[in-house]
Amino acid sequence: MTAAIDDDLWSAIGDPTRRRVLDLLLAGGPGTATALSDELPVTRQAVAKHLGVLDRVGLVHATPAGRETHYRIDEAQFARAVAQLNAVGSTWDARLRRIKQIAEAIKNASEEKN
Amino acid sequence: MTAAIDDDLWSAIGDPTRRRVLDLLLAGGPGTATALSDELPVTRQAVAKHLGVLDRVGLVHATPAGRETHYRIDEAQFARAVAQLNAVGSTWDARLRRIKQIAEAIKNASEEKN
DNA sequence: CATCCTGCGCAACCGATGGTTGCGTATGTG
DNA sequence: CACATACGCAACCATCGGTTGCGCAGGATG
Repeated sequence: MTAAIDDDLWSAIGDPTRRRVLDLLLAGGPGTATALSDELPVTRQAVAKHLGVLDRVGLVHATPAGRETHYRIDEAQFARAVAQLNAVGSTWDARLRRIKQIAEAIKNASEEKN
Repeated sequence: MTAAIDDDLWSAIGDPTRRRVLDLLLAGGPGTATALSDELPVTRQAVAKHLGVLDRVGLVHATPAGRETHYRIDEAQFARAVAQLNAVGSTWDARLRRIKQIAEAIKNASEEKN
């Protein structure tokens, strides 16, 4: 089984800037688009686009408040994303271990032949 | 701490096709570029480019053999990537739990006020 | 040896995307 | 009212994943 993960979710958290946006939201609670851009090396516009993407996959939720727009993490969806991350991680972990075992076996066999 | 992960490594495994290439290499041992493209919905050229990227970050190693070029996984580097994956996963896991705790606390406090 | 086939690399091109700048607009604040 | 600020929209650019179309080198086969 090829670990049928949700490519949309994955690619949402695949972008480094987006990961940092999520980090900031996780660390400092909800924030406006411009506030977040202050702490990032990119423009407000870029952050806004990223928030749009994150909103579209449901990782984040927008709340208009006067002339500002607050964003907060959707914990449930975020938990799902983290779960997929961990799933891939452990799958690859397992395969790595198996490969190492096989490599060992081959090595031993060839040493016996010598 | 913003989980200073290696963006190059991450974005290398961030691409879905690249993840599948790695999956194939993990499952079937080393393979040529064209053989891999047979099992993927993309062209040999695309696979070749991906293998180039993976090679550049050291996740994969090329071995010319006659008119073919075999690619095999670099287990050490791959292990590092997996480790980073898991690290981010558990970091986010921890933050999620903390946020949920805080949310609970706030909820309780507001209920006391009512 | 001549020929053919196959696996690869290089180059041009295309669409999506992360990023920028610039502008218009709406909401607060002196 | 006038000014500042937070936002959205649009145009534009570079990069990247992907394709097609070559040309070339390395083996098989007559």
